[in-house]
Amino acid sequence: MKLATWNVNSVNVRLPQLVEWLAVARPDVLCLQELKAEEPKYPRKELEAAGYVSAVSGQKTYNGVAILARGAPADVVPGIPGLADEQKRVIAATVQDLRVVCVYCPNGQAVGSDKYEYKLGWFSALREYLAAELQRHPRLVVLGDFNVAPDDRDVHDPKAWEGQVHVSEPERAAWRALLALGLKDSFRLFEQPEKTFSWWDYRMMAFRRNAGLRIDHILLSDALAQACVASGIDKAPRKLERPSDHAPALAELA
DNA sequence: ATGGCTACGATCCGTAGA
Repeated sequence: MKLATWNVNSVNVRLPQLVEWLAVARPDVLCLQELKAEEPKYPRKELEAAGYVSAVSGQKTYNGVAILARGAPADVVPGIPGLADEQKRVIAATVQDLRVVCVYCPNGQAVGSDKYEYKLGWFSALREYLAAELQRHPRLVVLGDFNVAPDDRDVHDPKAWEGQVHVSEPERAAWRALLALGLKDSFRLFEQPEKTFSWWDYRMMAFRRNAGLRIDHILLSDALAQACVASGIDKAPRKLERPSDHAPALAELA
């Protein structure tokens, strides 16, 4: 079973690339972030023609998340229950025997900013939610754009990024608090090429210089981590004309 | 050099992303 996550930076702009990627990569589950579209403008029919049914929590201009699967996702829950948040950043659903949580974690803008404080509070609410989900669903997978590079291996230039948003110690502590629930970073279950990233700035020819961060992740509960046989980043879509600034992350379960 | 893209929704610039 192939699981994937991709921050597409506008589902409608990226739709041709998305349809093509689905045909080539053939994931069983795909989580999308930054739809930048409300439900009426979500390309549901086009994606159904490509063989995927979507559970969607859409928003105009910003945010917006979806779970795509071969059959209709069941027991769909948008948002973090109990958290009042107008930003559409989370959707959960059951696909076959998996509980799937799709997340678009806040960016945080700059350490010390209001958005940074929102990010840390949001991660705290996410941890509480996932703790409860793990109790209900031992076969849990959390996929998405976490906007945190877990350690210096995930940063092209750790010195330049030291203390900055996405790598600051409080953000990394929030990441470790998720792992402490009993979740594994699927990417780190395997030997990986050095300097593997999932996001590259549009500016400064960052992709050509491989000046990136690994901030898109797939977290597996222990039961699923034991069944994971591969994980990685697919850089191919980032090489296309007019790409998303993120590349898809993948994990395969036996 | 603190910018440099890209998308969006408002206009022909501001906000946001990371």
